[in-house]
Amino acid sequence: MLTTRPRGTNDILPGEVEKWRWVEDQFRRVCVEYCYGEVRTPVFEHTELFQRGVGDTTDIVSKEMYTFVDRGGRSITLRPENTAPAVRAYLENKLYAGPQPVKLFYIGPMFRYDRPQAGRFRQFHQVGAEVFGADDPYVDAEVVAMAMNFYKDLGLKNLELHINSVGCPECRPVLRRELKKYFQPLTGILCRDCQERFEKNPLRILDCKVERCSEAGRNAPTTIECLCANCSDHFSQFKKGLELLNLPYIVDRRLVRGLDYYTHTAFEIMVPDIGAQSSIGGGGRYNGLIETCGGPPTPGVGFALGTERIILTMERQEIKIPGALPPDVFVVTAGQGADAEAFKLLFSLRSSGLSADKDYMGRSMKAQMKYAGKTGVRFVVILGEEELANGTAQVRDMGACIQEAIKLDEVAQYLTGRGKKKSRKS
RNA sequence: GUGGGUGUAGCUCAGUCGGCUAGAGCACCAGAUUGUGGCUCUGGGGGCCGUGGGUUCAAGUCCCAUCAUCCACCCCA
Repeated sequence: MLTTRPRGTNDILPGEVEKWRWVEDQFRRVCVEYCYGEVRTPVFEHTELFQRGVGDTTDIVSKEMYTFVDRGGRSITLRPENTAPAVRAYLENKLYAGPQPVKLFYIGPMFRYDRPQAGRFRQFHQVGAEVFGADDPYVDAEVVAMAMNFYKDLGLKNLELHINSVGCPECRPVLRRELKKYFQPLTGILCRDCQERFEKNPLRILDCKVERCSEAGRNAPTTIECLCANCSDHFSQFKKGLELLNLPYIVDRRLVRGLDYYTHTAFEIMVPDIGAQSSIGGGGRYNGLIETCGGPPTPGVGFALGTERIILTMERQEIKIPGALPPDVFVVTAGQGADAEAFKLLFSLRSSGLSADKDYMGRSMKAQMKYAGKTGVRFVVILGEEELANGTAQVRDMGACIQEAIKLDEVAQYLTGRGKKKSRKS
């Protein structure tokens, strides 16, 4: 073999791809139900969009981006997420001039240069949604509800909805000050990463999984305690929205999302069945992002869900996904003389809307039958010299093991009539 | 970026203390009195034993490196 697929990428083959289509179709259906419009942005963007939008200090930008210089000398980056591109598209196409809010959804591949692991890839896929222009906490609740209903429609179980509020530019400095005050005497205990976090972003210490750090942070001031009146109000309205929709949630003060642009609401959906990468979706509010990207001050909320992790969860939870349909007809020839007629018949069956195939390997009739059996095809049409002579074909029902002679020019009609009770196999 | 596990046929794996032409099951292809699938039987194709070095009379087996892959840290979906 010349080469293999690049590390952390996957081929999605027939048999597997049906699951993907199923999941994505379900997502589209839910989005349409919620009146979101699909947007398709380029898979690559100018690097500065992510540097400024997502934030220079984040892990994604500082060490996980696929960045290259194109032939025109521009710095290009394969998108590591789709929120910043959606914002760019909103501004570039002046969607702010139309009716507000603007509700968008997207489906597609993302790229991050990470070390692959269970549920983590370098090219991975997300479905996501964004709302631009509305600050109403009920929109935060709507967005969460949309994700949760999508999961529910797929049949996922054991989901935990974690929520938090990370504050706004007004109250974040207060929290920062409080956290520094709290952790100051404890810096000796903290892990090396957290020593650094203490200086740069003490909020992230709460997120650390090293035991002595989480131990040290046990009585730390929470984001929620330091919220300004406005943020605090927004958060309780958000929770009320979830309660109105009967969505159970866990307030998780340790939930601090890694991207710089979040304000107010942050949420994450966890599932225990898929290994260490247990988050199958997350999102939040980003009221500063659109302005950062050069637009008018505009609030925004959204989420992204990982398609691979959703499918992995469905497999672990043994949720059945409709598979591919077996073909309707296979044309079998008996003897060399019938091949030309079989070829013509095949195409007339196809133009009648039947999924049909024939042998192209020059195989014996027995081998053709064997092959047809393996494909799970419902009907076999047999064409031999004898049939050619009297203008008929043998039509065999593979499930019932019965066959009868049908006039050659009536085969398509006969089969389309019988094909109606076709059912999906799962 | 860091740590650990694993690389033998298309797939799942055996292969002893280093010792003959490297095996099984499944899959694939072909046959079983010449026009009919599933079951059964018979046969066949297919292996640079991940790659490169080293030790040895001799390496799939031991050592080193490298690559890939899996899992975890980190981070996130």
